[in-house]
Amino acid sequence: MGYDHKAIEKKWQNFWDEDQTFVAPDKSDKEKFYALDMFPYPSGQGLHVGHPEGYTATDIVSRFKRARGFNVLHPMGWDAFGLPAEQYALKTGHNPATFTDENIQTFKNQVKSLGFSYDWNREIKTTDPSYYKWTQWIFEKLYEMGLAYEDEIMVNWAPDFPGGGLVVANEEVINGKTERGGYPVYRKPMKQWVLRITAYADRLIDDLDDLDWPEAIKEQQRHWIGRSIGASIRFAVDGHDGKQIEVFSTRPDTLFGASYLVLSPEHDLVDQITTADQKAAVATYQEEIATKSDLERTDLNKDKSGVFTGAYAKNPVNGELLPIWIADYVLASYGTGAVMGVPAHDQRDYDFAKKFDLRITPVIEGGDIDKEAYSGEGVHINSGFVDGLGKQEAIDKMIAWLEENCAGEKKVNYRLRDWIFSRQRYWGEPIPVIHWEDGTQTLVPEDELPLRLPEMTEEQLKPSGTGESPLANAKDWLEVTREDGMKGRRETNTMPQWAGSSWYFLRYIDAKNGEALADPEKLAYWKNVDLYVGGAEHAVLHLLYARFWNKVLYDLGVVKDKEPFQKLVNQGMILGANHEKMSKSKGNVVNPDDIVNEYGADTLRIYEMFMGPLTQNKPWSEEGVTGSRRWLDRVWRLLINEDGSITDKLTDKADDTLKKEYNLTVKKVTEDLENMHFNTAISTLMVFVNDAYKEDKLPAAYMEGFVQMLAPFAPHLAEELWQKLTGSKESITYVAWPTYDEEALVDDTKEIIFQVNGKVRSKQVLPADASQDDLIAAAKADEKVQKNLDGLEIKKIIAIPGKFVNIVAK
RNA sequence: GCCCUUGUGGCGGAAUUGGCAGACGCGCUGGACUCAAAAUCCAGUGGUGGCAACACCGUGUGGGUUCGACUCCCACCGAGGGCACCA
Repeated sequence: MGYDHKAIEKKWQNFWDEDQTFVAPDKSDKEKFYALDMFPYPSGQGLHVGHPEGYTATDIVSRFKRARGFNVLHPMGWDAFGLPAEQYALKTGHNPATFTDENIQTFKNQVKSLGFSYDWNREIKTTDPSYYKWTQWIFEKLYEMGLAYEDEIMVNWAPDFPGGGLVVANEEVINGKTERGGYPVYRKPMKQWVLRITAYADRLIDDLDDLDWPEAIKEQQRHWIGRSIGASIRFAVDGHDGKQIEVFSTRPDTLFGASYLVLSPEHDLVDQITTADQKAAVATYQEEIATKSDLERTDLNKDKSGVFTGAYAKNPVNGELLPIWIADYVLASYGTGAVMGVPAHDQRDYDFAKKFDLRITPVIEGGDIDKEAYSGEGVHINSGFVDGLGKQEAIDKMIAWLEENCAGEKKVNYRLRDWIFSRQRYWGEPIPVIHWEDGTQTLVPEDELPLRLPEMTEEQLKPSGTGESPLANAKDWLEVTREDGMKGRRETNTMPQWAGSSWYFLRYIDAKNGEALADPEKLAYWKNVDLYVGGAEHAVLHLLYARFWNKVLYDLGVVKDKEPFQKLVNQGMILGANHEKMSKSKGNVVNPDDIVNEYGADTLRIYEMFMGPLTQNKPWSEEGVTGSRRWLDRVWRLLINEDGSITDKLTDKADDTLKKEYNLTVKKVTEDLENMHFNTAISTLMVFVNDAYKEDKLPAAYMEGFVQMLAPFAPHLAEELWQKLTGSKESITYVAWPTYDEEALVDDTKEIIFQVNGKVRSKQVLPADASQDDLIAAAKADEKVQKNLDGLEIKKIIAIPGKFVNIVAK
């Protein structure tokens, strides 16, 4: 009877369910550990081999931590709102809720078949009204704090998006197209709900420093927030009393070198200041720009363009009149939508000035302005009171001057925009706001939450045609009347998918609480997430939004940690056997169900962890899978006879058999687990099994320790072997992790390497405590070393006890 | 263009602080078992030359530091990801 993965995996999955092995108590003297996976969107396609990679990693860590005496919170749930369900519903006439729940069931069965140690009592789904009640509650808090507001703003409008168009956030626009579906995006003013994430910009940047996250992700977030420090400078418009143009500049010290101003074509002042004879040219240019997509304005447009408005502004520092231009290289959405042109020291300004023959005055020494702009360091010239100063001194002095003369001040500017929070969709959390006929608006009272989505017929789900969400079709739900007879209309926009995923990690802490988002005592015990594993594709969107909401909840006193995820690890992608991203069209997709069926969950887990470092992309290999299975078979046969009995090689006698090998294995596997180096941990276990195969007798204690170390990786097999080996009726889960004896690792002798001129020429086994002189003497006496030294004169000898001797000779 | 990551046998990958490059697995080769095959067990396996001892070459390329470099420094090339007229 060989290793029967089907019987064993079923047996232990049932055992864990009935035994409630992985239920995490909310009160415990043990130290807590919170290991979290990014919860999946339960798509109709089911699980992909990429999913179990991260899940296996957190599962291994969770099981390891349990054995090390931690109380481990390891939950799973479903990010279940989202467009595919709504689109599917539209196509088939099915209710998105029913369809979503079916998908969740499929996902759950698949996830369970892999033997992950989740505490299923804490399962959540974002589409559950008892969950989104609290998503709506957080929105109401944001509203009360002035962090949620409605604004007529330039939005990214994707009119071709299936279902009648969609507004998307800046973060969801990639190269002028929607992140999902790739529909073209146009700038259009529309009324939208917006969250004031920019109010948290500084904290979102500064608090990154203390997080144990991959540097690349931190960099991406810093760059996304894009903090730059400079000054606001105000230029009076000549001949227009009181009208000012405000520009932002990181180099206010170059103000003496300004030779023109540029407004973005969409800037409010353009129409007011343009002179009569320039009106036509300006209007033509504006029209031209308005029809251009972002893509055309950036990627495709390498040539500077612009039009003079006919107006002039006064340079506050020297009274010079500077022509005011408009140009598309100045973006309305960044800074104040206006810049001062300092062509001598900014390449973009330089290109513009060259093209339109504008003055180029150097104000910093260095470079050659006949060729290009000079942005290097240098002493200021032609700059009045900052002449002779270096960069920082000049900046400080200029800002002081601007502040004294009311012409500007120090300013911090961000690339980050506020978060557009409304979606013209049915399948999302309703925004709990009522618009009354007198023009006022109120929140849905807290005790009436959750504001549930109405049941919709197939007909109602179709686009409203107005760009509004299909909820506008649900008349009964839409229209409300107050006690005083005032009529109102509910907000028809819903929240984006990011809403539910911005706080789900907190709900796991107290998943069924009807009175609060989570119980304060439980929040205080579990605190933030110790380990968060997921794909790098969430580097800015999800991780930035979740950090923002966590900080808001921190300010409200709900959570005690200012950051939600202490350690973040991005798993790499699992590529197809051809080293390309798995996709249906390439025909290289592997379904985890097939692997579990044929080889077992333990094999899949071992293989995915053995493929290479967790964080790197790795190609799938069918041969690799069979290799992993073969190894598990080999482990089984080491301990179990053909008839299912335990091998009689086992012995309780304590001699030195495998002593050193075992202790080394415990040390290395333990260290590797702490560092999440799963591939090398498995190879260490393989080496131990290879060593064990060479022995006639197997010390029982070592074999038990080995099975314990195998348990996080291949839990079903390990449980079965543990039961056979020890007769225990308990799960191996909470058996204390094996320890090693440092003394067993100490050798009496060491193999010493002898080098001549850095090349290994010989080796000798010497006493471990041999001194430097002993080593040198042994090296000099070595036959091969002597041969290689023949005819040479020894110049220098480097010897490190316990390691090597290098003789340098000429 | 800028930022981040990365480059090691036929393949996936290992190598603690600068100290034996290639652990472990796959594949391949040979042996044992078998009537035979599969499975399993054992052994070998970076390249070139040599019967061999051994020698030389070898971690993307070129240089540098060092007794010694996959590891540190400089320049370049390739791959992956992110951002892109950000004032």
